[in-house]
This record gives sequence, C-alpha cells and structure tokens, in this order.
Amino acid sequence: MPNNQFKKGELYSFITGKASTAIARRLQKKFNMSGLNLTIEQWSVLYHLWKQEGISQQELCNATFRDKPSITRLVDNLEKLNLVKRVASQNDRRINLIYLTRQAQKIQEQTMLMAEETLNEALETVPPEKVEVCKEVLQVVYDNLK
Amino acid sequence: MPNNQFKKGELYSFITGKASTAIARRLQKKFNMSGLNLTIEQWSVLYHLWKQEGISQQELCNATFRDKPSITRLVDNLEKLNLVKRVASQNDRRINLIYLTRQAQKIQEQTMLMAEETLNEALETVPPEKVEVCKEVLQVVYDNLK
DNA sequence: GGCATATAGTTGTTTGTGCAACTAATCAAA
DNA sequence: TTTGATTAGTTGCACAAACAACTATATGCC
Repeated sequence: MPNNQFKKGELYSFITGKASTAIARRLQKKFNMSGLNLTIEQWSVLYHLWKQEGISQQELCNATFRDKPSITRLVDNLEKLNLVKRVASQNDRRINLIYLTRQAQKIQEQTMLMAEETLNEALETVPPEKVEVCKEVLQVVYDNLK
Repeated sequence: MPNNQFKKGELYSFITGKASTAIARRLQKKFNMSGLNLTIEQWSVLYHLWKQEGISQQELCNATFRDKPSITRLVDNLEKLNLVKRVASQNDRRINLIYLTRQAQKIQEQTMLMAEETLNEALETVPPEKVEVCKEVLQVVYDNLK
C-alpha cells in the first residue's frame, strides 16, 4: 500500500475539498460585498470565455469539467443576467456559440483581481516552493483520475 | 505581491477544486458500482458519526463545514435511508443527538476501504514527501480563510 | 438517397448549498 | 421572574450538479 498515508481527518479533507471550498466561499463573499450578482460557477464559465469567446457549449463542458445539462443551465442564467449570448453556428446548426456581452467584458478585470486577492490571502503564509509542489500534486491527482 | 504566482489556468484550478472534484466523483462511482445508494455528502456525515455518534446537528455543522440547513437536509435524507436516527437531548430540548443505525455501522468498513482505494489511485504516482507538502499547504489555506 | 449512428443541446428529477426568515428552547440580567 | 438575547433546528427560495431521457442536426455507409 504505497500511498496509504492518510490519517482519517486528512483523508476526509482531501475528498471533500475543504481548501477549495473555503477559497470559493471567500471569493463569493467578495463578489457579494462589491454588489456583483454573480456566482462562482457563473464566473468560472466567464473565465473561459474571457480567454476565448465564441466557443460551443460542448467546449465549455470540456473546459469547466461539467456535463452538458450543467452548462445549459449556467448559460441560461448568464443569458438572463445579460452577460452572454447564444449565437447559432452557421456551419453546424446543432451548435450554439457563446459570446460575451459588453457588460461581461467590463467585469473581467474587477473579478480577476478579486480572485488573485483571494488566493494571496489563502497562501499568504506559504512559501512559494511549497505552493509549487501543491499545484503539481493536485494536477497529477486530476490527471490520474480523469 | 508575495504569492501572486498563478498562471491563469492554475488560478482556475485552485478556485474550482478540480482535484477534489475528481476524487469525489471517482468515489461516488465506486459507491454506485457496488450498489450503495449513498451520496458523498451523506457519507461525509456518516464519516464523523463513525468517529463519534450521538453528537448534535450543530456539531456536525462544525465538523463538516456546512451550514445548519444543509445538515438538516442531509440528516433528513440519512433518516429516510434508515442510516441515522434523531434523538432529542434530555438536557436541552433544542438539541437533536444523531445516532447511527445498525445498517450504517455495517457500511463503515466497506466505504472507508473505497475511500482509501480512491486516494491511492489519485496519488499513485506521487512521492510521499510531496503528498505531505500538499496536505500541509491545503491545511494552511483552510486556516487562513476560515 | 436513405437509414443507422453519433453529436449538440435541452428538460425532468433528485440531491446538495447558501442565504434569509422563522420557531422553540435556553440563558442572563435587571 | 420577566424580558431580551442567544442558540438549535427548520423551512422557503434560488442556484448548481449528476443522471437519464429526450429532440434536432449532422455524418457515414450501403
């Protein structure tokens, strides 16, 4: 049993994602405090559209590790908030291409700063080389399981 | 900006908890495959009751980092599944003490083995000393934000 | 061309989460 | 001892996730 090195409480934390839950809650509070009516999940979709808009819902599924119904509903809600628009693809009429509204473009910088701020608060007391190891381990975990 | 060391994709992974999501999904699949009708969230409540039963819902809130309504509903569903029982406290009639049924005691070992197995799969290729650093960093993150 | 299959997206259902508002019981202080 | 504050738990609402079943479009093969 090569890696069975978990005391019980630690096993629990790894599975439930205590740390990332705490990070997401903190960021959500920052959104709320600044009057942004936006969930972390909605933000995570915008995050990928800021990198590249005009991608399909399926591509958003792959980017965000969600299934198709989840993305359908997130895009529904983002459309209601007037943050994205569905545009039917010319080439393939099954596909919706998702575009940002001007309003969504406006909140990019503000929310990315809050995200960076949150991570800085989270990692304030952690030496950079340990953060590096942690990032690496989490990536391997994901690759091992996906 | 001492710890602003996140490339964009990494920032995303930290906030969304890609790794712990993958772990939880894998464990849920193991539950389903073995015919266990149990969610990871329900399991996480049982987890603390296996350590000590007869605690209050409020204590379960603290142990699992959930708010009171979440615990109310998880306990509701665990009661429906005949895995726990609410027992009114003699000393303080506001309090429900939560006890395990025989059925819940039976699945402890089986599910804990599946959880360990899942973590072993997740960390198969990771040297133990890196796992240690990762655990430590995640704990500090939680402490910094809680 | 026509039929089977695959792909993109939607809808329904169950479960869980976070917030606010609520009830009931307890405690504390005048 | 009565009144005000605190604590434990519940309920309602909006949002999200996972799964299954569904529609519509596209593709591939004969």
